[in-house]
Amino acid sequence: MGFEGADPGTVRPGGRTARVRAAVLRAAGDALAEGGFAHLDLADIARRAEVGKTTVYRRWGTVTILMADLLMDMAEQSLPRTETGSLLGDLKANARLVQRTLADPRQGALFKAMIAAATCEAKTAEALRRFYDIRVKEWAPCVQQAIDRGEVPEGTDVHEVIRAVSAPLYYRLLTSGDRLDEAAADRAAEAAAAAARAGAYLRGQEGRV
Amino acid sequence: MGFEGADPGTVRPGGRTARVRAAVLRAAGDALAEGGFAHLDLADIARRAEVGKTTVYRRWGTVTILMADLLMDMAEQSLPRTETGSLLGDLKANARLVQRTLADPRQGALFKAMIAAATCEAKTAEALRRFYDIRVKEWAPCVQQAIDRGEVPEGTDVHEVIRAVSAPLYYRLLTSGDRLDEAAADRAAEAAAAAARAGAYLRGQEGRV
DNA sequence: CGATTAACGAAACTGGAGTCCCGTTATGGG
DNA sequence: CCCATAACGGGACTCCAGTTTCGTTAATCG
Repeated sequence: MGFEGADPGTVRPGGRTARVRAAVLRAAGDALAEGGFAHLDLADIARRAEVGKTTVYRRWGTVTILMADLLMDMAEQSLPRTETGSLLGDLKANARLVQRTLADPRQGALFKAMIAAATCEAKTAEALRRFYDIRVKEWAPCVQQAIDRGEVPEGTDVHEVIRAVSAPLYYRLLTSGDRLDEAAADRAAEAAAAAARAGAYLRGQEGRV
Repeated sequence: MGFEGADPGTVRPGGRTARVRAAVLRAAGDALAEGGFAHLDLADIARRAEVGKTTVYRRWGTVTILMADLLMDMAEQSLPRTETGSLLGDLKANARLVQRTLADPRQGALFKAMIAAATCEAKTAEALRRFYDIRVKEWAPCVQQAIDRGEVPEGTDVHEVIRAVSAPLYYRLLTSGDRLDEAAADRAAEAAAAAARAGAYLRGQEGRV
């Protein structure tokens, strides 16, 4: 008697199963970028992926679970980080990378949809959190280097500085219709650098008023 | 022969029509706060509002249009702005207000849902944009006063400073599961103030690298 | 206060998203 | 290479969100 609790796709993950997963994730990305997260249904994704809709329902079940899987997949493809030797230079490189990603029609729509989906389902929210944790950890060392150089005060929360670069770009993407241009990216980097130098991201200041 | 193009609710807006609108918007807010924007259907809202579902479908038609209406309604209820005499004090007051709103279970869920809905429908996105434009314009004068006092350089984009206060709070709300506490609010205000003083929000610097 | 008709609401209807059944394909172990 | 069975896929089925129909209630105007 076999172990019936095993999820489909876990016992024979090679060959066809892997091809189906790749095709479905690809199709899901296309559909999300086009129609947004609301008018998304698994039957349509199955059609695009040229896969039986039964398969999609069996392996993923709901739109939000599929999106969590897609997010995991995206998290694995990490982009190389450049080093410029100054905090402002590094933060600008990061800001430009985020800005280019969000300004790209397909990617931008994809990220918007992901954030929307995360507001609806805990599973997806958790996947999104992990995705950004990975990205933030990748870039945090450049702030540590700035601390070592004496550019930024000791005790600065390095992760918070990286998040501060992305925050205004995402805020603009989500709450205004304005285009995300390079000026916005540079401004985000400059603001984060200036605030970090001024000691705005010091840890353990919670009690202070 | 009457004008057939008039939308329902526009010719006789008083009495029952107004009561129905209030009840439906109220119910929509409750439903959003509980279930999030994905598992939302108009039939359920009609039930909560003790109103015929036909009415809801006729007057709003889709979830996103209803949410746009709810957003308009929320935009009208504006909170009074306090003045403390210093840029940091004013920005902290603003940050605390935003933080309290987003940390509140009902309101926080509501805002998340609104942002999610705006990613799916242009109409809702436009309503959301207007909502934040109003809020930002309300608070911008405190930055202008800081410019007049010489705290912040001439030529600073006052709206951008206000947005910079909210951005990290919204970013945290949407991309991490962490609680929004007062420390986060204060840090957002301090960072925005420091960056503004350093001239990070000067207008017309687009060409600069 | 009475007539007009805007707006509401109950009930029947419809289409398609999501489920179930069962036959087919091809993976991975022996 | 072959077998057991994991995983896929077509097609029938179900169920409910959203629509249509038509009768009822009440807002506005004189």
